[in-house]
Amino acid sequence: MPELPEVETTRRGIEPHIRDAEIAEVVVRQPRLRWPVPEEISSVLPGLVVERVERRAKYLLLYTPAGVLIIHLGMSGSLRIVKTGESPAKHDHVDILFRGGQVLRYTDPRRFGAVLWQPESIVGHPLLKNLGPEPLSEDFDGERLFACSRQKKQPVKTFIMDNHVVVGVGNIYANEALFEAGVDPRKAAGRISRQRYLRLAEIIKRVLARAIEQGGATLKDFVGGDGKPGYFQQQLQVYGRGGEKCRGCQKILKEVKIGQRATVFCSQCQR
DNA sequence: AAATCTCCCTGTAGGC
DNA sequence: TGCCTACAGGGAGATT
Repeated sequence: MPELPEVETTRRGIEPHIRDAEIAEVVVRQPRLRWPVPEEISSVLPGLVVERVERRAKYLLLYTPAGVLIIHLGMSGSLRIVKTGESPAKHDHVDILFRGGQVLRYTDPRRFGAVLWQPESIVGHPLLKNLGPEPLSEDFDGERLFACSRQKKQPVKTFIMDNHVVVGVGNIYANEALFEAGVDPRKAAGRISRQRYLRLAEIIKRVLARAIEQGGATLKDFVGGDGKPGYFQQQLQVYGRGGEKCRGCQKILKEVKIGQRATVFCSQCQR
Protein backbone atom coordinates (compact mmCIF):
# COMPACT_ATOMS: atom_id res chain seq x y z
CA MET A 1 0.00 0.00 0.00
CA PRO A 2 1.62 3.16 -1.14
CA GLU A 3 2.00 5.51 1.78
CA LEU A 4 2.96 9.13 1.43
CA PRO A 5 6.70 8.43 1.02
CA GLU A 6 6.00 6.00 -1.79
CA VAL A 7 3.69 8.46 -3.51
CA GLU A 8 6.29 11.21 -3.24
CA THR A 9 8.97 8.84 -4.50
CA THR A 10 6.71 8.03 -7.43
CA ARG A 11 6.19 11.72 -8.14
CA ARG A 12 9.95 12.29 -8.19
CA GLY A 13 10.44 9.22 -10.32
CA ILE A 14 8.00 10.13 -13.07
CA GLU A 15 8.16 13.91 -13.20
CA PRO A 16 11.47 14.21 -15.06
CA HIS A 17 10.09 11.97 -17.80
CA ILE A 18 6.77 13.68 -18.43
CA ARG A 19 7.26 17.30 -17.43
CA ASP A 20 6.82 19.59 -20.44
CA ALA A 21 5.86 16.60 -22.56
CA GLU A 22 2.80 16.63 -24.78
CA ILE A 23 0.20 13.92 -24.40
CA ALA A 24 -0.41 12.08 -27.66
CA GLU A 25 -2.93 9.46 -26.67
CA VAL A 26 -4.70 7.95 -23.69
CA VAL A 27 -5.56 4.26 -23.54
CA VAL A 28 -7.99 3.08 -20.89
CA ARG A 29 -8.21 -0.72 -20.76
CA GLN A 30 -10.08 -0.98 -17.47
CA PRO A 31 -12.17 2.04 -16.48
CA ARG A 32 -13.55 0.41 -13.35
CA LEU A 33 -11.35 1.76 -10.60
CA ARG A 34 -12.60 3.25 -7.32
CA TRP A 35 -14.60 5.59 -9.49
CA PRO A 36 -15.06 5.12 -13.23
CA VAL A 37 -12.21 6.61 -15.22
CA PRO A 38 -13.88 9.48 -17.10
CA GLU A 39 -14.29 8.71 -20.77
CA GLU A 40 -13.51 12.28 -21.67
CA ILE A 41 -9.82 11.96 -20.79
CA SER A 42 -9.23 10.07 -24.03
CA SER A 43 -10.52 12.99 -26.07
CA VAL A 44 -9.50 15.93 -23.89
CA LEU A 45 -5.93 15.04 -22.89
CA PRO A 46 -4.27 14.57 -26.29
CA GLY A 47 -2.49 17.75 -27.30
CA LEU A 48 -2.08 18.96 -23.72
CA VAL A 49 1.30 19.44 -22.09
CA VAL A 50 1.99 18.27 -18.54
CA GLU A 51 3.37 21.39 -16.93
CA ARG A 52 4.27 19.85 -13.59
CA VAL A 53 3.53 16.96 -11.28
CA GLU A 54 2.52 17.80 -7.75
CA ARG A 55 1.43 15.78 -4.76
CA ARG A 56 -1.30 16.68 -2.27
CA ALA A 57 -1.75 14.10 0.47
CA LYS A 58 -1.55 10.83 -1.48
CA TYR A 59 -3.00 12.34 -4.64
CA LEU A 60 -0.73 12.93 -7.61
CA LEU A 61 -1.71 15.96 -9.67
CA LEU A 62 -0.67 16.29 -13.30
CA TYR A 63 -1.23 19.90 -14.25
CA THR A 64 -2.09 20.81 -17.82
CA PRO A 65 -3.27 24.14 -19.23
CA ALA A 66 -6.83 22.76 -19.47
CA GLY A 67 -7.16 20.98 -16.15
CA VAL A 68 -5.62 18.54 -13.73
CA LEU A 69 -5.35 14.77 -13.96
CA ILE A 70 -5.79 13.41 -10.45
CA ILE A 71 -4.26 10.01 -9.73
CA HIS A 72 -4.51 8.03 -6.50
CA LEU A 73 -2.63 4.75 -6.12
CA GLY A 74 -5.05 3.24 -3.64
CA MET A 75 -3.37 0.37 -1.92
CA SER A 76 -1.89 -1.58 -4.78
CA GLY A 77 -1.40 1.01 -7.51
CA SER A 78 1.81 2.06 -9.17
CA LEU A 79 2.95 4.34 -11.96
CA ARG A 80 5.99 3.88 -14.11
CA ILE A 81 7.45 4.92 -17.40
CA VAL A 82 7.56 2.19 -20.00
CA LYS A 83 8.74 2.20 -23.59
CA THR A 84 6.37 2.56 -26.50
CA GLY A 85 5.11 -0.77 -27.63
CA GLU A 86 5.73 -2.64 -24.39
CA SER A 87 2.75 -4.91 -24.15
CA PRO A 88 0.47 -4.40 -21.16
CA ALA A 89 0.13 -6.98 -18.41
CA LYS A 90 -3.01 -8.07 -16.64
CA HIS A 91 -3.48 -5.12 -14.32
CA ASP A 92 -2.10 -2.33 -16.50
CA HIS A 93 -5.30 -0.30 -16.67
CA VAL A 94 -4.33 3.06 -18.12
CA ASP A 95 -1.56 4.27 -20.45
CA ILE A 96 -0.79 7.89 -21.15
CA LEU A 97 1.34 8.10 -24.26
CA PHE A 98 3.50 11.14 -24.89
CA ARG A 99 4.84 12.60 -28.04
CA GLY A 100 8.47 11.58 -27.82
CA GLY A 101 7.74 7.99 -26.91
CA GLN A 102 7.37 7.93 -23.14
CA VAL A 103 4.40 6.01 -21.80
CA LEU A 104 3.09 6.58 -18.29
CA ARG A 105 1.52 3.30 -17.22
CA TYR A 106 -0.94 2.94 -14.35
CA THR A 107 -1.11 -0.51 -12.76
CA ASP A 108 -3.45 -1.47 -9.94
CA PRO A 109 -4.39 -5.10 -9.19
CA ARG A 110 -6.97 -4.27 -6.53
CA ARG A 111 -8.35 -1.22 -8.27
CA PHE A 112 -8.77 0.85 -5.13
CA GLY A 113 -7.02 3.69 -6.87
CA ALA A 114 -8.42 6.44 -9.06
CA VAL A 115 -7.74 8.34 -12.26
CA LEU A 116 -9.88 11.45 -12.48
CA TRP A 117 -10.02 14.55 -14.61
CA GLN A 118 -10.77 17.99 -13.24
CA PRO A 119 -11.21 20.62 -15.95
CA GLU A 120 -9.69 24.01 -15.20
CA SER A 121 -8.90 24.56 -11.54
CA ILE A 122 -8.86 21.98 -8.79
CA VAL A 123 -9.34 24.68 -6.18
CA GLY A 124 -12.28 23.57 -4.07
CA HIS A 125 -12.27 20.06 -5.48
CA PRO A 126 -14.38 17.87 -3.16
CA LEU A 127 -11.63 15.29 -2.73
CA LEU A 128 -9.07 17.90 -1.78
CA LYS A 129 -10.86 20.79 -0.16
CA ASN A 130 -11.20 19.31 3.34
CA LEU A 131 -7.72 17.90 3.62
CA GLY A 132 -5.58 18.92 6.57
CA PRO A 133 -2.02 20.20 6.25
CA GLU A 134 0.88 18.32 4.70
CA PRO A 135 2.82 16.58 7.46
CA LEU A 136 6.15 17.97 6.28
CA SER A 137 4.90 21.54 6.06
CA GLU A 138 5.13 24.20 8.74
CA ASP A 139 1.34 24.16 9.00
CA PHE A 140 1.62 20.86 10.77
CA ASP A 141 3.05 20.72 14.25
CA GLY A 142 2.40 19.49 17.76
CA GLU A 143 0.38 22.56 18.64
CA ARG A 144 -2.08 21.61 15.94
CA LEU A 145 -2.29 18.03 17.17
CA PHE A 146 -2.92 19.29 20.67
CA ALA A 147 -5.53 21.82 19.58
CA CYS A 148 -7.42 19.40 17.32
CA SER A 149 -7.43 16.62 19.88
CA ARG A 150 -9.13 18.35 22.79
CA GLN A 151 -12.37 16.60 23.79
CA LYS A 152 -11.67 13.75 21.40
CA LYS A 153 -12.18 10.30 22.81
CA GLN A 154 -11.05 8.36 19.76
CA PRO A 155 -7.74 6.47 19.96
CA VAL A 156 -4.70 8.62 19.17
CA LYS A 157 -3.81 6.30 16.31
CA THR A 158 -7.15 6.92 14.59
CA PHE A 159 -6.70 10.62 15.31
CA ILE A 160 -3.34 10.98 13.57
CA MET A 161 -4.65 9.00 10.60
CA ASP A 162 -7.58 11.42 10.19
CA ASN A 163 -7.05 13.40 7.00
CA HIS A 164 -8.72 16.43 8.52
CA VAL A 165 -5.99 16.60 11.16
CA VAL A 166 -2.98 15.86 8.99
CA VAL A 167 -2.74 14.06 5.65
CA GLY A 168 -0.56 11.21 4.57
CA VAL A 169 -0.12 9.33 7.83
CA GLY A 170 -1.14 5.84 6.81
CA ASN A 171 -1.30 2.70 8.87
CA ILE A 172 2.36 1.74 8.60
CA TYR A 173 3.76 5.09 9.63
CA ALA A 174 1.13 5.68 12.30
CA ASN A 175 2.30 2.47 13.96
CA GLU A 176 5.95 3.40 13.57
CA ALA A 177 5.58 6.99 14.77
CA LEU A 178 3.61 6.02 17.85
CA PHE A 179 6.22 3.43 18.74
CA GLU A 180 9.06 5.89 18.37
CA ALA A 181 7.16 8.47 20.37
CA GLY A 182 6.42 5.94 23.11
CA VAL A 183 2.69 6.60 22.88
CA ASP A 184 0.11 3.84 23.37
CA PRO A 185 -2.00 3.83 20.16
CA ARG A 186 -5.15 3.03 22.16
CA LYS A 187 -4.90 6.10 24.35
CA ALA A 188 -7.66 8.67 23.90
CA ALA A 189 -6.43 11.56 21.74
CA GLY A 190 -7.88 14.13 24.10
CA ARG A 191 -5.95 12.77 27.06
CA ILE A 192 -2.49 13.29 25.68
CA SER A 193 -0.44 16.30 26.81
CA ARG A 194 0.80 19.15 24.67
CA GLN A 195 4.33 18.11 25.48
CA ARG A 196 3.82 14.62 24.09
CA TYR A 197 2.11 15.95 20.97
CA LEU A 198 5.04 18.24 20.28
CA ARG A 199 7.29 15.20 20.35
CA LEU A 200 4.88 13.05 18.33
CA ALA A 201 4.58 15.65 15.56
CA GLU A 202 8.36 15.92 15.24
CA ILE A 203 8.63 12.14 15.06
CA ILE A 204 5.93 11.91 12.39
CA LYS A 205 7.89 14.41 10.33
CA ARG A 206 11.16 12.58 10.89
CA VAL A 207 9.76 9.14 10.08
CA LEU A 208 8.16 10.33 6.85
CA ALA A 209 11.13 12.43 5.79
CA ARG A 210 13.51 9.55 6.36
CA ALA A 211 11.32 7.18 4.36
CA ILE A 212 11.23 9.67 1.48
CA GLU A 213 15.03 10.03 1.61
CA GLN A 214 15.42 6.30 1.47
CA GLY A 215 12.88 6.10 -1.32
CA GLY A 216 15.09 8.51 -3.20
CA ALA A 217 18.26 6.68 -2.30
CA THR A 218 16.94 3.32 -3.39
CA LEU A 219 14.74 4.71 -6.12
CA LYS A 220 13.59 1.78 -8.15
CA ASP A 221 13.76 2.00 -11.87
CA PHE A 222 10.79 4.05 -12.98
CA VAL A 223 11.84 3.60 -16.56
CA GLY A 224 11.14 0.06 -17.61
CA GLY A 225 11.28 -1.19 -14.03
CA ASP A 226 8.45 -2.15 -11.77
CA GLY A 227 7.83 1.38 -10.61
CA LYS A 228 7.40 0.30 -7.03
CA PRO A 229 9.44 2.19 -4.50
CA GLY A 230 9.33 -0.62 -1.94
CA TYR A 231 8.69 -0.46 1.73
CA PHE A 232 12.09 -0.66 3.36
CA GLN A 233 10.66 -3.36 5.61
CA GLN A 234 13.95 -4.09 7.27
CA GLN A 235 13.75 -0.91 9.25
CA LEU A 236 10.18 -1.08 10.43
CA GLN A 237 10.16 -1.30 14.22
CA VAL A 238 6.66 -2.62 14.82
CA TYR A 239 4.50 -2.83 11.69
CA GLY A 240 4.08 -6.45 10.67
CA ARG A 241 5.98 -7.64 13.75
CA GLY A 242 3.13 -8.61 16.08
CA GLY A 243 4.20 -11.52 18.26
CA GLU A 244 7.88 -10.77 17.74
CA LYS A 245 10.20 -9.12 20.25
CA CYS A 246 10.29 -5.37 20.74
CA ARG A 247 13.60 -4.07 19.49
CA GLY A 248 13.75 -1.79 22.51
CA CYS A 249 12.91 -4.03 25.48
CA GLN A 250 12.54 -7.55 24.05
CA LYS A 251 8.95 -7.81 25.26
CA ILE A 252 6.53 -9.49 22.82
CA LEU A 253 4.82 -6.90 20.60
CA LYS A 254 1.05 -6.87 20.81
CA GLU A 255 -1.25 -6.79 17.79
CA VAL A 256 -4.79 -5.46 18.02
CA LYS A 257 -7.35 -3.84 15.75
CA ILE A 258 -8.00 -0.15 16.04
CA GLY A 259 -10.56 1.24 13.64
CA GLN A 260 -10.41 -1.96 11.58
CA ARG A 261 -6.67 -1.53 11.06
CA ALA A 262 -3.86 -3.77 12.21
CA THR A 263 -2.10 -2.11 15.10
CA VAL A 264 1.16 -3.31 16.61
CA PHE A 265 2.72 -1.84 19.71
CA CYS A 266 4.85 -2.54 22.76
CA SER A 267 2.91 -2.33 26.00
CA GLN A 268 6.14 -1.69 27.85
CA CYS A 269 7.60 1.09 25.68
CA GLN A 270 4.31 2.74 24.74
CA ARG A 271 2.17 4.21 27.50
C1' DA B 1 -20.20 16.84 15.54
C1' DA B 2 -17.91 12.79 16.33
C1' DA B 3 -17.31 8.05 15.95
C1' DT B 4 -18.12 3.84 13.67
C1' DC B 5 -19.37 0.95 9.86
C1' DT B 6 -19.48 -0.47 4.94
C1' DC B 7 -17.78 -1.09 0.66
C1' DC B 8 -14.83 -1.24 -3.42
C1' DC B 9 -11.18 -5.52 -5.19
C1' DT B 10 -7.89 -9.37 -5.67
C1' DG B 11 -3.38 -11.43 -4.18
C1' DT B 12 -1.87 -14.04 -0.48
C1' DA B 13 -1.98 -17.19 3.29
C1' DG B 14 -3.80 -20.78 5.84
C1' DG B 15 -6.74 -24.94 6.40
C1' DC B 16 -7.91 -29.23 4.63
C1' DT C 1 -1.61 -30.07 -5.86
C1' DG C 2 -5.74 -27.70 -5.60
C1' DC C 3 -9.79 -25.84 -3.76
C1' DC C 4 -11.97 -22.89 -0.39
C1' DT C 5 -12.25 -19.17 2.76
C1' DA C 6 -10.63 -15.29 5.42
C1' DC C 7 -8.27 -11.32 5.36
C1' DA C 8 -5.80 -6.96 4.36
C1' DG C 9 -6.12 -2.17 3.41
C1' DG C 10 -7.12 3.80 1.68
C1' DG C 11 -10.48 6.39 2.33
C1' DA C 12 -15.07 8.21 0.72
C1' DG C 13 -19.61 7.96 1.98
C1' DA C 14 -23.29 6.24 4.92
C1' DT C 15 -24.93 5.36 9.34
C1' DT C 16 -25.22 5.62 14.22
